[in-house]
Amino acid sequence: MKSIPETIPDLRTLPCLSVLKEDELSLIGEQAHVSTFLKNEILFRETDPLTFIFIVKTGRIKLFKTSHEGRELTIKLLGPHEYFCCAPLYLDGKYSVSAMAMEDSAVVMIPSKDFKEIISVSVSEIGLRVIRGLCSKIKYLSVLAENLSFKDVEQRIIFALSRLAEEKSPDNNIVSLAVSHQDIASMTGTVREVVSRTMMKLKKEKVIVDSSARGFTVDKEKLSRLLK
Amino acid sequence: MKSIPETIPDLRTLPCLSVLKEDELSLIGEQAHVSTFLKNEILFRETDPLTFIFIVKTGRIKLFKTSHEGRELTIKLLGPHEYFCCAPLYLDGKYSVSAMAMEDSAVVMIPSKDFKEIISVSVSEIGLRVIRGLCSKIKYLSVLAENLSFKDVEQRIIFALSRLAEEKSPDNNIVSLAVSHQDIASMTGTVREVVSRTMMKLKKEKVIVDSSARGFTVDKEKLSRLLK
DNA sequence: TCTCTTCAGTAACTTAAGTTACTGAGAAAA
DNA sequence: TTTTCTCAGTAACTTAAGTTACTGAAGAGA
Repeated sequence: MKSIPETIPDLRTLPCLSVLKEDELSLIGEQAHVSTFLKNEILFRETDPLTFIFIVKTGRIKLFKTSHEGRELTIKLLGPHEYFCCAPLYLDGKYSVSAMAMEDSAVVMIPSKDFKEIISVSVSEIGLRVIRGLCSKIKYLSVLAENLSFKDVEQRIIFALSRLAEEKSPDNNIVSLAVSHQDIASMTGTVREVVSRTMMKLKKEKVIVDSSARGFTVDKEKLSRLLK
Repeated sequence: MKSIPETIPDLRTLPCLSVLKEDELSLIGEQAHVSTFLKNEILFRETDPLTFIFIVKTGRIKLFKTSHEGRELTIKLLGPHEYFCCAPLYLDGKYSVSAMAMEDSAVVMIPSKDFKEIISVSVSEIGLRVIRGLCSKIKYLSVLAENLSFKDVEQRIIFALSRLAEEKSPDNNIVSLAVSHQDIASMTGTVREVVSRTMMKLKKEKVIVDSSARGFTVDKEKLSRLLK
């Protein structure tokens, strides 16, 4: 993992940076550096704090999530001139995916604060707000994909109920929801009958306190205890 | 479905529009109108051409995708002051999700070309490029989620192989890929053994022309014929 | 050349979850 | 009030796909 200077031509390959003027570009160029990673080397883990934006120069990088049981879901493969970690920049400051070199690769690394700085000064407030909105949508969708691939139906239902209850009433523990089994099935990617089966189980465990025709009542705390 | 004027206070509730000056805002305000939808009424279908950006005023709107077999995956529920269809604006011009009112709802509808116009003039070229990049990521992730929920492993593998082959070599029909079964498993959210099973089947059907230790060769055209 | 490691192939088995096919309850409509 | 919907509950069954547990082949490294 050695460093070389002269990163400006690589920065130019990014659509969003290509429109910068020469002097603006060299401002980030000075902070950026190229690192090389061997096949199977990890660039970062999903829980690491975000410190760099990456541009693939040569090679291929795999972005993936890891389940509790060690299973893996590849989110995207990146080839030359693709970049990543722009989205977490406007979220919680964690990478939120892991990255591994699929072959020996060279990568331009831009300190995330310099990248963010350039975006901040070049983009108006309204643009930044649109960007933030899109980033949280990206986060939302990658959690959805992760859940669909790693969790079983019961866990997905528990997750969906937790979120619904939290959205409806952040301050109360006992929350009534007016949602049909069919709706929950659609949110969790399953069918009505399986939801019915699972809800019965949760009712026996007193996680669902009460249920009638057009809704039911959950205990948020008990729900979150069941969340793996 | 009746119309009322005076939409400016509703537009203000959107973070990205709230920073606009009074006169800029009234420019879109004049074009926007409020429509009401009854419970279960469809606002639009995923294949419809994008014509409006929506802001929920009251009620709840469900965004969802529909599978070939008629199953449904809810992508997101939207409550008051949430908006949607910003992402397709910078993509293929289709809604890409369907929307249904979950209860009687009032919705502010902004003609998409007016919304896009405002964004275009208020956001610099660099901002727009970042936005376009994020939008295609959103598209990518929603296809991933859709595949995970609707398609069986065989279809997901066929899809992944098609995409890999297309990325590697858009112009040739017969393409060699240097990807392990484990990698494919990770891309499709399954395990190695199941990939092996499926690849054997595809080999018998002459869709996979050749395979050796570190890769295999696919027939793109035959692959896409199998894609449902 | 000879391990050692990694990846593919396969079979037998288990199980989660989808399917089919009902019944019944409660709300809304007539 | 009666009928008609819509939604929930349930049981029996089927099946796709995950698990376990091997064997063998091909490269990589010593």
